[in-house]
Amino acid sequence: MANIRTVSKLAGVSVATVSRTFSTPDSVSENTRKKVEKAAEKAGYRPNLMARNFRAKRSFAIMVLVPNIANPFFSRIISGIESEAQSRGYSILLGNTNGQAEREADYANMVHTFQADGVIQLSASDPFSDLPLGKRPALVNICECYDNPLSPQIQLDNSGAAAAIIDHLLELGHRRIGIIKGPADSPLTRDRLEGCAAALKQTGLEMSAAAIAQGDFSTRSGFEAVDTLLSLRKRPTAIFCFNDEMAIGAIRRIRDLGYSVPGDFSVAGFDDIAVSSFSVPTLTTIHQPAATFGRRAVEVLCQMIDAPETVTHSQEILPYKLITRGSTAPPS
Amino acid sequence: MANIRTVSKLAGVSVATVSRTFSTPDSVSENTRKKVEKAAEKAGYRPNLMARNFRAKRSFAIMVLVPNIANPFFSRIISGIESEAQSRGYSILLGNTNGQAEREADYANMVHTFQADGVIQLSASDPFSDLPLGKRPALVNICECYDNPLSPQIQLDNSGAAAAIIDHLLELGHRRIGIIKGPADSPLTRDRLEGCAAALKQTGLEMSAAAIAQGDFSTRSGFEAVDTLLSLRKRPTAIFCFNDEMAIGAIRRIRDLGYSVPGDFSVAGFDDIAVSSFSVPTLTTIHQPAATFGRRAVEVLCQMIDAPETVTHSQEILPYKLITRGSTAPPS
DNA sequence: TTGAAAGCGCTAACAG
DNA sequence: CTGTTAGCGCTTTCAA
Repeated sequence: MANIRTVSKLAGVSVATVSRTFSTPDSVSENTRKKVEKAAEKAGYRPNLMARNFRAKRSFAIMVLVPNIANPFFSRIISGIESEAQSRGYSILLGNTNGQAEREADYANMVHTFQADGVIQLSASDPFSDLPLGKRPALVNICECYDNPLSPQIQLDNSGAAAAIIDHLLELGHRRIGIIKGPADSPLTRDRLEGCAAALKQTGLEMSAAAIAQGDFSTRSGFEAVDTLLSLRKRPTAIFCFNDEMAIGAIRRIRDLGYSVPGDFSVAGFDDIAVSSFSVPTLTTIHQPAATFGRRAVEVLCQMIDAPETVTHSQEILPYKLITRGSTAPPS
Repeated sequence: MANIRTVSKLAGVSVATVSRTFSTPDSVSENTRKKVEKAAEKAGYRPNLMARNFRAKRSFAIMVLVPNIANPFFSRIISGIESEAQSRGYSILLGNTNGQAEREADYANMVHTFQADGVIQLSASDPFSDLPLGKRPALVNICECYDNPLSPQIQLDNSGAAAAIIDHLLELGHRRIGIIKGPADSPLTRDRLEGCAAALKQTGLEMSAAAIAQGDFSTRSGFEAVDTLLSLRKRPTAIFCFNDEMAIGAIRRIRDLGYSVPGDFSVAGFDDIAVSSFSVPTLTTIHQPAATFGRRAVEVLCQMIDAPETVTHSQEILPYKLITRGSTAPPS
């Protein structure tokens, strides 16, 4: 493989000049530059970026930790991350964690071995929680965040968004609302539940007016949770699922049981994944600015990498949008 | 940052011994090893893998080129790639190409700059087509392949799978079948069309019995293509879409027009993405072994990287499975 | 504007 | 089993 020395010999200049020709072309005379470029061309020279990065102690790679890349909401975020990173000269290392702390830690450690310059974490945990404040690598948490963060976080107003869904259902006239929530220990679940409670209270209803079933964000868990909700003596007339996939699972189950949506039960989701505007019925949901999440995460992370001192561990809140579609209607 | 020299001093041994302790622990006496490990621990030493890889001229990274990471079929494949790569000590670099040849080339070139050891390409193009046979980096094409490949390919029996769908529709009694195909220039589209033609012929029907509309694998394109098919004087009674997302778009449009699926029109898809078993109606489709695609791609690629001479540019065909669900039924 | 030379952190002969 | 040393390909002083 042609290296900088091959080129320097071919061009009759020093290796330093070859290096300059590619990194700071202006510091080289037009004449020499041409000579070097020609030689490089002839030799089929490609700079060894591993060597360059090694020397610069920078990998120009960003590690992205995602619980489940097959989740369409996450993959939209990753699209946003990828495109912003690419335009800044960073490459994306993908780490599918399946929510396992061990894999998370393994991947996050790639920062310590200089394989990545920073980490974007898509779930609510801090892989560097054991490190003292001054020694924490660049990290940004997005989407699912947690209390007392030591790194910047970018998230939705989950409480407000959940309240918006509940308000919508209340306005339609629903008074018994079922909820299929996410993992119980997640701050995201907690925030959305808070929003639900607040919205109910404002209409003079107690949270106990809501029947809550457990889900895990998988379509199947939405499917199964419906049985729990429909077996209550006071059946809900509307069901709010904490993501669209569970909503799709719920709708499937409701239909399998011989009921219709929204005729017999209204169903609302969260995220506004692509299929939600085409599903049968189309899904009332909360739109999250997925690409923006990704883009901002990269912006903030790059700032942490380039100028750590300028970064405060900020909390950013991105706006949601209530999208009302065919899956919600007044109770029959 | 602690390096190998810091540790060597702290432990009172040479740098070589420290290196050995971590790369070939057996070649070091138990005693020294303990000493070194303690020193490393104390110094907070982490081997600089950038330096190690640089020296080994290997990045232990695999570049994955994907047209659109938001496509759920692709993200399932990537899951498979990721998990196999991880277990082999490789990391995954993600390149979203949007089908643009330029981005494809940019990302693929990271092999030349030593940022990746090989490329897995999820669409039908060869980013190294301009390179002479001996100089081609490790590359594996999966899912969408092409003729006269210079690198290994792993794909489905697209022709057979398409034929299986057509057979299924014919058996149900459909005689006028509409097709929403993929991009016209894609070998994948061509292969599936061939399968359709073969299946029709076997029942004594000409391919002209099939009305073909253009799609691009997006849900919206399936939605729009329905108008083309339903405006024909001889309307099809069944529609075969070349992926599930177009099928979902098609079903949406058919219902918007006041018809039912499968009552008025049967619809079949391709891929068996997660939502297809929950959609309304559930989708008849072809199951592709997505995770296996990913796993095999990594296996073959690693073989190319480790022992290029043992690899023939093989063509592997993975098995499909016809999944009949609620979206297809006899014509009314 | 250019060249000589040191060195990033690591591994691998080679010698002992 | 352990140490010395050269060198991977590149950038960057420092001098000329």
